[in-house]
This record gives sequence, structure tokens and C-alpha cells, in this order.
Amino acid sequence: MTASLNERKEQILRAVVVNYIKTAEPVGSRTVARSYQGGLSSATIRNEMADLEEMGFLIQPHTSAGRIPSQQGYRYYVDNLMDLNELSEDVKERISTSLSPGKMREIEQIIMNSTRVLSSATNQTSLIMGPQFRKSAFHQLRILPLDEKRGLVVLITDTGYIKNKVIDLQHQLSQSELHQVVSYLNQKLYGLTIDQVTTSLINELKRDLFRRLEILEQAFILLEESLKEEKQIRVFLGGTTNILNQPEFKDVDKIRRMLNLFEQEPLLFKILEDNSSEDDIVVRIGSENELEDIKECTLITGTYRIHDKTLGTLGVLGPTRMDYSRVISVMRRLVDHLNQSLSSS
Amino acid sequence: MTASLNERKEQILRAVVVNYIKTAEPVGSRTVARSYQGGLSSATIRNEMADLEEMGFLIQPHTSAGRIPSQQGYRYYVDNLMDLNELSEDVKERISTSLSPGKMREIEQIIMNSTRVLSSATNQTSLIMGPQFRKSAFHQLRILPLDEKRGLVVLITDTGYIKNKVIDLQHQLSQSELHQVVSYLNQKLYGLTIDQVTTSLINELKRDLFRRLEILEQAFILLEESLKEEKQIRVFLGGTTNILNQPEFKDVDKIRRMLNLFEQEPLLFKILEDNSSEDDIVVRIGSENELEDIKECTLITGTYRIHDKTLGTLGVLGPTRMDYSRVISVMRRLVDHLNQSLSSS
DNA sequence: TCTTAGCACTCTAATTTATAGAGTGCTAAG
DNA sequence: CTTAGCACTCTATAAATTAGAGTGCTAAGA
Repeated sequence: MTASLNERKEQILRAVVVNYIKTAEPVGSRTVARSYQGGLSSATIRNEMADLEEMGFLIQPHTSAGRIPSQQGYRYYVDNLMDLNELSEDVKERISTSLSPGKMREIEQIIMNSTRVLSSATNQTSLIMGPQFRKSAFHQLRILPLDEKRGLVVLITDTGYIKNKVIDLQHQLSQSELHQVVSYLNQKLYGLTIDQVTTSLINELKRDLFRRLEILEQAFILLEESLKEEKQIRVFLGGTTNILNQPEFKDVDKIRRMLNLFEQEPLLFKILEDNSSEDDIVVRIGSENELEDIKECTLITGTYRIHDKTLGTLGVLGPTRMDYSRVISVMRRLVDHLNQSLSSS
Repeated sequence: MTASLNERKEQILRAVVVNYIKTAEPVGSRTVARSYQGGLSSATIRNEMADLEEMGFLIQPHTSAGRIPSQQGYRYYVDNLMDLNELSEDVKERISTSLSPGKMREIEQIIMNSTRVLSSATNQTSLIMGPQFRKSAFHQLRILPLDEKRGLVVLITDTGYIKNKVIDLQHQLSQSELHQVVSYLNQKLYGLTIDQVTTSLINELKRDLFRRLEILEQAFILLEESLKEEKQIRVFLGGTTNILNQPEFKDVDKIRRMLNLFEQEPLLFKILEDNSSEDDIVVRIGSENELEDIKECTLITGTYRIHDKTLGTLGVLGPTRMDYSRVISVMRRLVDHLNQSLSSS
């Protein structure tokens, strides 16, 4: 816990942060003095700023430049100084229309729309992880015979995931046999989370069933496969090009590293998963992030849920100099809308 | 048709192209002289190069630099001078293993694997358009009741597409009613391409069916919707970061334009569709491309098919200075493998 | 004790100048 | 027709110069 600042220092720190977020240029004492309510000379401000630097809230890029906020400075700002700004009607509307139900029963649709809104309303890159398949509860399994040789397995979870997979039915099963198997499985698996459907459970069921039906090997293999395949989850990205507008990414090499990161889905997944906490919204500034590649970035994540059950996480990733107030406001509203529109369906 | 060149000019042009592709630096007369079989002085080469420039095959960035190939130069090289290089065992293997059947029944899997191989083997950005849904033939329609209120429509085409969509079944249909509708539709639609399933045909069927069943409005709406939704097609991208390694993209602004293009799926679709001709492989150099944004790029596309029916198109996009020989070789082999592995399933 | 005007000092970023080197075109001789 | 030789051009890099923003410190004033 860092010591708290007196009123005046707070006001100066806020001025520096706000200004720097807006202009991306180091902020000098004169600039702060101009915006300071009540009037103080730049010299006084200079003294205070020197103090703030010594205390670790500000940084001087070089001797004759203004100050920029340190990571600790941003942190103090977010925790104590920032006030959330009211969203424009335009943004509010885009959020509601893009999540308007009716059109969308598919969860993937909702997610992709969310990335779009999130990135365009914040001018940053957004990433969204859909409902965690592994934590969804098993709801229904169906097998549709397609022709003599092939069938379609359809797996449905309580969070609205619908996975399908074509499988070989080499040992031909009769309609009624198939039906028996399917209803047995549905009965046994209903309500379990996908994580709970372990290999050993499957084996147990298999043994159980074998007594009654003998040609099921195939059916089980496919079940296992279709589950395994979904262990990794999809992360959706939006507005990746937005980082190119940020002056901190004028260096091609940095751009490369970022874009490279964006192509590695497992990493993105890890980033989001690490941050899905009980709190609705989490702000991780700079080195507060675990992952080396984003230690110069800020990640703001929000978790959406349905009846207190965590479904997924959305995130905004950008330079530490990001408009915290705006991003958090947008995130707040989007999460609320998501919670609402998912609960109502 | 441009005039053809004499042996010596061809040899010089080839040397310039090959060298420039390799080094990305303008090629001087000395360099060409060194690699010239049979020995000629740089002065002679200089004269020839001056001729080639006047004829439009070479360009001089500025007076005291070497030459680089013009668009026309590349074209001549590709049409007359290039010999396809043998692929390394490594690449061959990656192509076959990534397309090995068995694992993959899903067409999307195959496509995504192809993007990966294509971009990594060419060091360029690859884009692939899957089987054109609209041109696939209707195969089967199924409706699975999920619970009282909802059903799952499953639409299957002859090219292996499986689309599903959850729909409301507000006016409740009995099992048998549903069954009647579905089998009627299957009978009527079988074998038509999706493009042929027009709104007017649907309306006709509707009228026809209304005589027998009255509560079908819903079912038809969903059919129409699920078809409409798929009008736009997915284009998969691979290796988008590869353009950052190309020296012609050291300018952040160019990068932005490119990445922006990559985010606009409809444009990518148009690019690929424009180039899916009868020819297997098409090379479009620079301004031969329609789209303004890629007039400084070369696009090499390949079309894969099954029994002479065009399924989809894959492309490699990079600067005009690209290793034509290698890209075409990789593309050739990948297309062959695709054709083969799709025909066999 | 706190504030502030004043001033010398520092450092960067932009601009100018100088320099080296690669490559050319032309000429004239073989 | 080929080629050695040479003056010339142009760029890219490095070095030098300059302008300006902002600081820290001092000393005087409230």
C-alpha cells in the first residue's frame, strides 16, 4: 500500500495523468500550472512534481523533459483519482443494438459483436473469450445418422454451445440401438460440467453399457474425441490495427511482437483466464501483468456471468497510457448488458 | 504482348530478378556481370541494362542506383524465365501431414491447416476461402427438437458443410408434423445448389405446403434466415505478421493499410473470388490486381476442386518482390493434395 | 515557512553540413 | 561489338549546429 497524497499533490498527479493520456507528450510544470484550479506558479508545481517523482509516481524521460506517470502513478490515479465519464449516447446505443437479442441465439454471434463494439468504442484491441466450454454443463447429446456410413454427433451445453462433429459409424448401429445408447448417456451425463466428464467416467459408462450392447466402441471413441478436441477454447480479437494508431507502437519491432502475440491463441486464452476473478472488472497495469510480452501494456478485463456462474471474460489491451476512464465505463456497460441479455434467454 | 528478348537480355533480366528477390536491393551491373555465365564486362551489361530499362523491363530508383524489375519485368520472368524449384523434403512433408486425412472430417479443419502450411512455407500472408457455400448442393435438412421452445436446424451440403442454428418453435409442432415438413423439404431441395434456393422457390414451396399444414410460417422463416446468413463466406488468414518481415513494409502507414484490409472479410472474399478461374494457378502482379489496396502486391491464387467442380480458392499475398518460383511450387503441390484428399473422402 | 521570479544549465529533436561509396553513362581504344 | 577508364550523380550516413522546452536552484518576498 502506497502512502496517500495530500490534496494538492493529488490534483497535480491527476493533471499530469489526464494530460499525458490525451497528448502522449511529457507534461511540464507550466502546463499543469495553467490547468490548476486556484492558481499556483509553475515553480511551486515544479517542486511538487519533484516530490512526486521521488515518491515514485512520476518519471522524467530525461532531464529537460516534462514528467509522465509511472506505473505506480497510473495505479494511484485509477484507484483514487479517476472519475468515470458518462458515455455518449452514440456509444450507449451501439452497445445496446449490437447486443439486441432476437437476431442472435448463437453465443458466438454475441461474442463477435462484442469484440467489435468494444474495440471501436475504446480505440484499442479487444479480446473476448467465450463461455468456457469445459465449465459448461452437459445438457444433451444427439446422434443423427446421415447415411449408411456416417453420423452427426451434436453436443449441447447449458451455456448454449452447440458442437457438432461428423463421425464414422463403421459398425452399423440400428436406429433403436443408437437411441438406447444416446438416452442412456443423456441420463448419466446430464448436468455434469464438461470437466467432470473424465476419461475414467467414460470408461465406467462403457463397461456398464457393454453388458447390454456390444458394438459401442465406436460411439464412445467419438464422444471422447469430440470432448477432447474442445479443450482449447476460441478467443476472438477485434481492432488489432488500433495499436498502430498508438504512438507507443511506432516501432515496427514492437508491432511485430504484439501481432505475433495476437496470433497465439493459447497465450491470449491464458491472459484472459488469469484475470477472470470474482471482481467484475480488473485493471492490470504494466508489470502487474504476468506475461512478459505485455508488461508495457495495460489490460482491463471484465467477467460476464449468468446467475453468478462465470461464463467468460472480455479484455481491452493497449499501452499503459490508455484512457482508463473511458475504457472502464465502456467495459462496465458492456458487461452489464451481456449479463442481462444472457440471463434473459 | 510484349516483344520477346534475345538470349542475352533474358539472361540478364533473370539475373536481376533473382538477385532482387533475394536481396531486396537494386542490382548493379557488376553484380550481374559476376553471375553471368560466359563472362562479360560490367560495361557491356550496363549497355544491355540501359536497353532493358528503355524497353520497360527494368527501373532505376534513382540515377546512381542499380536496377530493379518493373512489373512488366516480373511478368516476363514468370511467363518465360522462371523454372520451378524442387521443394525441400521438409516442406513436402509438412504439406502431406497437415492434410493427412483421418483426423479431419471437418472441412474447416482442413482449411485452417492449409493456411498455416501455406503461410509458413512461403513466408507470406495466405488467405483461403472455403468451399463456396452458395455453390454447394443441398443435401439434407434436419430439425432436432431441443426442448419445448427450441429446435436445432442442421443443414448439410455435398461439400461437407454442416451448418446449425437454434431456432424458436413458438407455434409448437408435433413430432410427426415436423417430420412431414422436413421430409417434404428434403425431397424438393435435394441436389440444388444453395444459390438455386431462391426466395421465390421458397415461397412456392410454402404455398404448396400450406395446403397441408398451417403452422409452418416459423419453419420457413428459419430456413430462409439460416440460408441468408451464410451468404457471406468465411475467409481464413494465415501469417499476417509475415508482411512485417518484408522490407517493403517498413513504413507503419503501409502496414496499417494492409492490416486494415485483412480485417475486412468481404474485400478478401472479393479478391479471391475474382481470381478463381478455370486455370489452376493465377499470378497477378501489381496493378494487374483490381483492388486499389493491393496494387503494389502480387497475389498468387490456386483453385481447388473436386471432380471438376470448383470448391474454393487459396491465395498468397505479398510484395511484388516475392519468390515466385517457391510460392508457385508450394501452391501447386498444396492444390494437388487438396484435390486428392477431398476427392477420396 | 511557503511561494515565486529569475536564471543558468541540460538535454533532445530538428536542421544543416560534410563525407564516402555505389553505380551510372559516355568516350575512346582494342 | 566489347571494354577500360573516368567524371558525374545521387543517396545514405555521420558529424556538427541550433533552437527550444523544461528543469533545479537561489534568493527575495509574503
